[in-house]
Amino acid sequence: MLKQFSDLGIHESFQQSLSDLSISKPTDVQKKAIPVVLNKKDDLVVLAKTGTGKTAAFGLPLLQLTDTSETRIQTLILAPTRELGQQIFTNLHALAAANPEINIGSLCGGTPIKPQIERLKEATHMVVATPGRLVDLLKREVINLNHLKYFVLDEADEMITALKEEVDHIIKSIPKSRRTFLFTATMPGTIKQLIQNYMSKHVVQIEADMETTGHQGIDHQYVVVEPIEKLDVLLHFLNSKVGQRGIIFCKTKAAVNKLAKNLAINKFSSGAIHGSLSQGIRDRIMGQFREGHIDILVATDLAARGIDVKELSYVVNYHLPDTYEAYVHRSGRTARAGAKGLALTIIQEEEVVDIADFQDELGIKFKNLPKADAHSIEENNTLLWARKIFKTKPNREVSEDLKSQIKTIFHHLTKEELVDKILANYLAQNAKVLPTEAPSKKRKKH
DNA sequence: AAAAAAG
Repeated sequence: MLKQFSDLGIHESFQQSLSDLSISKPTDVQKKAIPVVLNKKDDLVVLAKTGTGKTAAFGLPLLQLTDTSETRIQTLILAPTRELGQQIFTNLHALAAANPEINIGSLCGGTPIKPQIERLKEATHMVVATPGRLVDLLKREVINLNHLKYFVLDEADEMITALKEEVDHIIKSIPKSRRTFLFTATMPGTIKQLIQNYMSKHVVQIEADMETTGHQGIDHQYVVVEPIEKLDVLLHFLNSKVGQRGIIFCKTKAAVNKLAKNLAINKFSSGAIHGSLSQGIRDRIMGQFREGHIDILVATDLAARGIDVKELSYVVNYHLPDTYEAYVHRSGRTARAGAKGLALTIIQEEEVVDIADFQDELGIKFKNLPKADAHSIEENNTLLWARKIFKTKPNREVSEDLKSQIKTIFHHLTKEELVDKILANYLAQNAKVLPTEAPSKKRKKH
């Protein structure tokens, strides 16, 4: 007999929200974590793969445990990025739809702090926050966490390393008697020892869906290119994926800007997101991506963790991730909730050893995707050029007189003849200059 | 070295 949410102790009142969100059966992590959260005593460390429903695994039981007669904050959820914080807030809101008396607050940065301060004067049961903004609110003494009962660290490994200072500050402001729940998809060995410092009660450890090595739904591939071909190979790949959606990860903000500009020039349906953009722009781009108005998101590791966007069929690492964990999180943006997805990493020859490391360390098998041949790349570039023409808006500066002269020149041509001529023109302009001597040796040896 | 998180 398959377990239902009701078998885990979740009240019938959540049924409507769950079916509205098309959640029917509990996932492995939900089956294991929900009863522990509901047991009212233990702390919890949960290790579960990307895209397996961690938010609902703590969200549902914590919503159910909420005491609406208590007006002070009882639950705090911390996330490493504003986008993830907002996503968790939105999901909790949807899960709580049938219990409108539960008041949930969002305390993420990048948005005016005054309204948040005003809002905190009302009864609030649960808050989702990013660390920087919460520390700011604590220093201003406008938030009271003295009655906190439940403390969730999502992306716990990242929170207690990269954001350690803020998290430690926050922990000093919440009661020792609270229960602590850590959720993560990655647990580097170095983090394991740190965890004890954050717990205050008996700790239940849960590993969900971890019996198989590697994320089942992801097809891991890599392609080896010369640095100069990188963009062409990416454009070739993207042209084979038109109509599908995905994320392209770059190492730096500057690289994101540059690549996004290039995709825009080539008329791909794309947008960029990184930490130096205003929150307004970040929100707009994420919104457009979530709603399917944009097919391709170019991003830094800002978007690597937790972000859940429907129907992403691929992830591209335009630059290698820095850590094994970053690879897991980036590739985990695809193949969510049981779906399939492709994770393509574009590298140069020297980085093949890094792929071998990823294979060994993560226990996943990469396929070596043969690089598109020069002819096919050239054809692709021609297609991009045609699409660029097709999507170009008419230039209003051109005078009617000039336009009519040009029309006269082309007057007798059929559409097919016109296409032949502009294509021949393009090809002539882009004809390769043949090398006059053999290419020089790749690299000098010292 | 870079990314995130405060403004």
